[in-house]
Amino acid sequence: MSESIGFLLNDTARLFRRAFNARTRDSGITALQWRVLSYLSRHPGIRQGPLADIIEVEPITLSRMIDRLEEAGLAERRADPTDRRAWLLHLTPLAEPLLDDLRRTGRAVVAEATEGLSDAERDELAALVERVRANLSRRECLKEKETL
Amino acid sequence: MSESIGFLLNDTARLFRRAFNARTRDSGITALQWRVLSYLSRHPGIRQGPLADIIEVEPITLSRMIDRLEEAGLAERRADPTDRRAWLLHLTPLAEPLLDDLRRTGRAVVAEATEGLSDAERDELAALVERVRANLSRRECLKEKETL
DNA sequence: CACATATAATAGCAATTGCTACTAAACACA
DNA sequence: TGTGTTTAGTAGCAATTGCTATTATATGTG
Repeated sequence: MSESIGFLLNDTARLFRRAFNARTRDSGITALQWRVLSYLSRHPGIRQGPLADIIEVEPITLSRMIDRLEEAGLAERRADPTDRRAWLLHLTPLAEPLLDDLRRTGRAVVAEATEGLSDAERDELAALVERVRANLSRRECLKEKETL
Repeated sequence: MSESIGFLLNDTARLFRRAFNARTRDSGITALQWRVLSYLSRHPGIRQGPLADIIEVEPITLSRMIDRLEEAGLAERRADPTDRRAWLLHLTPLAEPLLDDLRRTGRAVVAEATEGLSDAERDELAALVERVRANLSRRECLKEKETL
């Protein structure tokens, strides 16, 4: 009579976001915004569409997240010289010190969350969740093809 | 250079919700609403506050979810004879056939998500995520006490 | 009893998200 | 070149969420 793994994952993810947001309320950065900043710091110059795919939100949702990050002076859109419809996303220098803080916070939350798990168990957890994510991600793609 | 378990859990949970919502778009029931219905079917008569705690949302959020379920004729508030501030939550008979459908959908989504995992791996996954959830949940409680 | 404090639920507001429809630009191909 | 299709991104709208403040009721204490 245990709960479904779907409920369990959703609850846990919500608690993760809540723990993170509670620690970063001052900076006004949410868990999802941080995700974008973190990705951009490692892969500058990506377009909006592919980044929306990567973080698994709708393109319009990412578009408005970038609006807010631009307003906050943390990110910027640069024209793509090869395609006038597209924007290339970059961080501003202002984002770097903030990212350092956020990384520390992220590590702290993960440390809390995985307290009592051995290194092997953490690896096992990540591997299993990744397989579930891949299953659901693949399904999504198949569904899109079906509708063609 | 792997991604944090926090990001991974959030992505996977979002994909779960998306897969579920895509299959139930006709019925207009979301993954979180289903969660409420499912809990009420097994534990009728709970108050709003405790149920909000259980599904880990704010009380006001649950209150408005119940508003919608009442409008849809699926749930109802009954006065608590021992406390005139409180409501006791119940499902209506209308909810039962819907719940059967939703359970089938839920099982199908979980089957997709855990495709390729052995029974032992599914148990292991659930056990590990549950430990993470418990860590974060416990922390939440501690934090509330700190603020007193 | 009087009065302070705590609790259950809700209203107002602002922020975020996604669905749908749309614009502009690129591409395909006769 | 012309024309139809696809792609990148965005605006409008409705729905949902959480923070803060508020109402009504319950409980504790002198």
